[in-house]
Amino acid sequence: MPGSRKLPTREELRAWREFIETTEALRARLAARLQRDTDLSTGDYTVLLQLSEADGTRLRSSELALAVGWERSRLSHHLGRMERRGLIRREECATDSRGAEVVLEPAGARAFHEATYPHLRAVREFFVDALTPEQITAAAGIAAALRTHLDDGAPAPGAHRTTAPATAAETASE
Amino acid sequence: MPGSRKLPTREELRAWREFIETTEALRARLAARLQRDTDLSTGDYTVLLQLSEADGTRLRSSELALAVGWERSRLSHHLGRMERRGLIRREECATDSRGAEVVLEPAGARAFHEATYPHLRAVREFFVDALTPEQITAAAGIAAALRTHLDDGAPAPGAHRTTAPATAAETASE
DNA sequence: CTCCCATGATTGACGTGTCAATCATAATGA
DNA sequence: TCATTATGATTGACACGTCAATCATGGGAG
Repeated sequence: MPGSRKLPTREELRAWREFIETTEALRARLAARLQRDTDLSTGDYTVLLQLSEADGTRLRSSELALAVGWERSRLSHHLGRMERRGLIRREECATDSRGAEVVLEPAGARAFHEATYPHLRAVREFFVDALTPEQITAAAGIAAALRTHLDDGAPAPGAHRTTAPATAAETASE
Repeated sequence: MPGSRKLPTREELRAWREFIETTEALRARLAARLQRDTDLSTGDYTVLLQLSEADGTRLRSSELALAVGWERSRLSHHLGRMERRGLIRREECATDSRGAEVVLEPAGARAFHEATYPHLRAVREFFVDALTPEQITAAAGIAAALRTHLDDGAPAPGAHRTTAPATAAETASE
């Protein structure tokens, strides 16, 4: 027999390329839109969202890392940039001297609130409006399947809260 | 009536988050795997794939940009890094003094051939094996729908060759 | 022929991500 | 108690991406 069948077929590969390239483009497009409308990056938005919903609009750095699913060093770098811009502030943690608490600054809260609506509109425009309801359901299923597969046998860098609720702020419900 | 219905519903938003975060994780995971196995980045791989299949294993810079769907400045930066590592070489173009031709170097060809099998195995492992055949088809359909939606009303940065054939090198056919 | 602008490509600045190393404090155990 | 290890977090180096600016050449319009 010719080469062992551990490689994708032509069709599978075509699907793969279309999928990965398109999701990449989607990500880039949404980031550009957010940048254009709000001077926040998608990373900023993610962080601010979590902080907005946290008790006292503050979180331990490690909890924040878990919530957004980032490596700690990535979060550190990002918080450094956000702190320089006055969006957040870092404080020492009372209960653990090693730890840090990330606190939402007024400027950060303001920027987040101004960004929410344009961002969600963009999500609707680029994702929701592009797909049929069935495709949206299928997309969620595909994502879940991929995630599961990634998670077992994974170095589990972000772990990630799989059961994230769609919160008030996320839906910008009136 | 309460706020105009231009925003995603809770469910749509949940699907969105799961989708975008998972595809991000998938991308990162595959990049890490390629890096681990081959000392090529996914960007390197993409460029080398196009060059490998080009006539004379060389391409005009602009054609390469079109083929991979990147902005020119991105390609310039990337080629600079690849050139430093001896994977490719840049030559002046005979027919247009402004233009540049990108030429595959032996080291680049070698690196690409060594990377092909591990990379495709990883695609199979992280994408193909994670999904049912129906899901793979659905994924392709979703990607196509998203791409179409992105393309109209787009600043069309990469344009992108939508009808890309799955070539011999891509499938690593024996 | 000469200006003007379009095109092909590069550059610099800066934000973003990853990896490995580091550092301080906490927790553990002999 | 004190050495050891684990944990929370930051840092530095470097690859990657985007944007705006730049630069040289090509190709008309007059």
